[in-house]
Amino acid sequence: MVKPASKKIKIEKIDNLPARQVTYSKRRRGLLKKASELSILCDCEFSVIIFSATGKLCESSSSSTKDIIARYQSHTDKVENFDQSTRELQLHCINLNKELADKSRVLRQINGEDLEGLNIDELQSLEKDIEGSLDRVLQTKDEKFISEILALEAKGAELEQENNQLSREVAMLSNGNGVIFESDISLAEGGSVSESGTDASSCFSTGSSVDDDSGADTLSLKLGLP
Amino acid sequence: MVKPASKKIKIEKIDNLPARQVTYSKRRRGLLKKASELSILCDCEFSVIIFSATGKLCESSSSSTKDIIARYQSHTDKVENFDQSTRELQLHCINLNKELADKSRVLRQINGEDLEGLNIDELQSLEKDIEGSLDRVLQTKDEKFISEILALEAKGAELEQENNQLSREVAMLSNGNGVIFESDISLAEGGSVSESGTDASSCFSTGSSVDDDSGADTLSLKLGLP
DNA sequence: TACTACTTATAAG
DNA sequence: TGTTATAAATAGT
Repeated sequence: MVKPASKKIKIEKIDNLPARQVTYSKRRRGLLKKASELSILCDCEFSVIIFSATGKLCESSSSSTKDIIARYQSHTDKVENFDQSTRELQLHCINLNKELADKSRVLRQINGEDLEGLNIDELQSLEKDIEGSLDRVLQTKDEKFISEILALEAKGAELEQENNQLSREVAMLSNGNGVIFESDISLAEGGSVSESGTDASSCFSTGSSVDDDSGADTLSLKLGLP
Repeated sequence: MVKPASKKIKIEKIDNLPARQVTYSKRRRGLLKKASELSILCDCEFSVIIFSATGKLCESSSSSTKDIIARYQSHTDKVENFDQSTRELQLHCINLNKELADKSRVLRQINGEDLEGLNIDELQSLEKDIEGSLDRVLQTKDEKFISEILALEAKGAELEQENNQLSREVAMLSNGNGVIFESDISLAEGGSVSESGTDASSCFSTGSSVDDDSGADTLSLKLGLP
């Protein structure tokens, strides 16, 4: 009696679901048996992890899967380094926190909080520090003012010179022609306003100072001086 | 011709080393092949990890061994929580760094660095802040001075009273006996020095102010005033 | 699950 | 490494 039993199959996904499930069960068992035999015969360790198509986990190991994985990771990954980097990260965080607490305290004290806890010596030291800070700020501010004033003076002198030149031209032209009087004025005054802008911090790039200070008095009024 | 080929073997460690190595190589290949076939036929994922007796690693997986391990661990361990906490730690660190950078910048500016980058408006605002800080520090310091002075005045008044009392007693006793003159003086002057200590911040606990200010002038010399 | 004809794996040389 | 007789695995029922 000829039974049409086993035939060679192609290694490709089995479409028939029940057949696939049967094959999965049979071959999985065979695989685990082979793995076990290998480990006994050849004195080696193994771990087999399988996830079925439905996501079900099947594992088999010569000892403990976790141990095998740990050993595997120590051979490949920088997992231990990862652990270490986490530890370093924690330390870094701790240091950052310390630093931050320190600076926050200083800032609070500068801001007038937490002053009660300081003794007179500490208060005097703090006072000295703050006075120094104030001095530096005032100095920087003064420098800014001066440089701005110088720039404005220079600009003023330049404009004045331009004015003089234009006036001369106007005078000369007035002798020949009749009326170009209005356009002359608008050029001399409107030009300086539109170029300087409204922001006091934007200094002029055109330099070269002039020792005429009548113009400087007028120009300094544009700044928000106290 | 009968070739004495394959025979059934017992599944136990192969003693003969070369034979064991050959078997290890052959069976290992067979095992991986079976695993691969299983994953294709049944649409599943697998990972096989083997450590030979000599510690050599051999791995084979349907996709990535690391991924399979991660998936395995997500089925068992709380490793993902660990990962998440690390991520949170990193975010925390980033936030701390931002905060720190911010406060460091403010402190640098208060300390007179980085001032060049500020415009006049910002400098004036900073100046105002620092003046406020200075005011608060000065006020706190003054309060400390005043409370210390009041405490010292009270102590002085107390001692003076004590002195008067003792003087009277001395006078009375002098009438009866002869000489207790020296011990009287040492009590009146030395007593206040030994009790106040050297630290200016240690205020007296004995309060109750007195309106005699000639003593205050003398006592304030003990503080480290500029 | 059990059977069995066939394929595949492999022990020994 | 390749060969081969045999053991083991397994596809289909």
